[in-house]
Amino acid sequence: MGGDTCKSSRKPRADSIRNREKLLQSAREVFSAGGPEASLEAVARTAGVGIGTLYRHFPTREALFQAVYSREVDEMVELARTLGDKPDPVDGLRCWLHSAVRMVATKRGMLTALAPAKTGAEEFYAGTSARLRSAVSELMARGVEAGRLRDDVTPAEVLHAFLGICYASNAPGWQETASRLLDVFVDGLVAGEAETG
Amino acid sequence: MGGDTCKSSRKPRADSIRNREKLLQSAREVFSAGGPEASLEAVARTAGVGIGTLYRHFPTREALFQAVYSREVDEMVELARTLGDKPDPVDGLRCWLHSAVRMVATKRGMLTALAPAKTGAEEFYAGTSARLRSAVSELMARGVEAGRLRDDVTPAEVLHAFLGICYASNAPGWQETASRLLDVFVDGLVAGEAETG
DNA sequence: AGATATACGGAGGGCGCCTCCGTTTAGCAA
DNA sequence: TTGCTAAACGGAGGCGCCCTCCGTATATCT
Repeated sequence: MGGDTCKSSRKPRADSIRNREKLLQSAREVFSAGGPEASLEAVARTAGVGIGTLYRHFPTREALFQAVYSREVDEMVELARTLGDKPDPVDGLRCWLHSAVRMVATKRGMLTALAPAKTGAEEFYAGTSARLRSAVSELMARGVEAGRLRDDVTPAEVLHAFLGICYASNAPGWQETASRLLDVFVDGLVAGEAETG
Repeated sequence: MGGDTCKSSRKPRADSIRNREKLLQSAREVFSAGGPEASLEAVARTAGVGIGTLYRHFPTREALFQAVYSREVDEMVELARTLGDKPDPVDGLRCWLHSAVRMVATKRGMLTALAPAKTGAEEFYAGTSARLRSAVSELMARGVEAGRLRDDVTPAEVLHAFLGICYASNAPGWQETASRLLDVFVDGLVAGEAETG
């Protein structure tokens, strides 16, 4: 995807790199504001480059999404690392989910488009999902080891529930609702262990 | 919405009714197949009417969605009624959610477009949400009365979680995952009562 | 500086959105 | 039945967006 096949006899051109960066930044803005349906020509316009340049760098709308999305995921992963220091593992998970809700809140429009993963993107999303999953995995592992969390629900599934609950609603106050529902969900993760253990 | 302001000096024209019906049916097909982005001109074409006719009956894409959606909701409500006969109330709720997952499965493309409710549609979705909510409400009420379910989570919130978990993924096998996660969620509803009660 | 690979920009063909209006037709009255 | 008229029909047309293609400009290397 990020094809840097080092057969380069030449250095990549400076303007190319610059434009790519400008496009990514504009895309982030435009998608956040206008939703995932926003005009790609608007993105190019905002970035101050021709539409052709946009398409050379990102041949499809998906490709552009992916590039932007990738950065967002990095932030979520970083967050998980930070929260790994919490003393109570269950609390750590709870906190991550709450913070993640807040993060999603600012990038709403984008995420809406991402979850119903489009054709061919599966691999990419598998990749980023893996990154997120391992982040959640760390958080959960401690809880499972401590016998505080049931062990028959995978991090992927937790992530699934998280995403779902997050973008199920646009109504004002959805964040609070989402947080509460995630708490209930985490309760389920704890209680299940108690029942089966 | 179904504006029958009976100021009719005349009977509504037969072809009008016929076309409206054809459009609804085609819309259901086309959206199911091609997703919610599908061309409205395709809908008109499929229905065998002019594009102008489509727009007269449904001035916006939203309006068309709503008309189709309304029928879907009716089916879900009906289902809740049927399941109200289950002996164990918690089981009833669980079953409804499972069945609802199956129902959603067949109309996937449509629902994807619906949850991020568009501008101005709030009232409509409030209306249909209310219908769904009262359906879930009935199912839950019995559980709460029997002391099997905690009472601090509203039917609306359960619905929220349901929708979210349902359309959080497109991957093959998502139905099974969704069902399991909903089970966990229901576990949380039960366990929470045990903990706080 | 000159050569050339590399990137740029935007014109252009196609398609879908939506409006507008001339044409057709169903319902009603004589 | 016949004629009238409101109501519905259909699609042309203007607009914006999608994406490709190719002539032009320029950064890098010799």
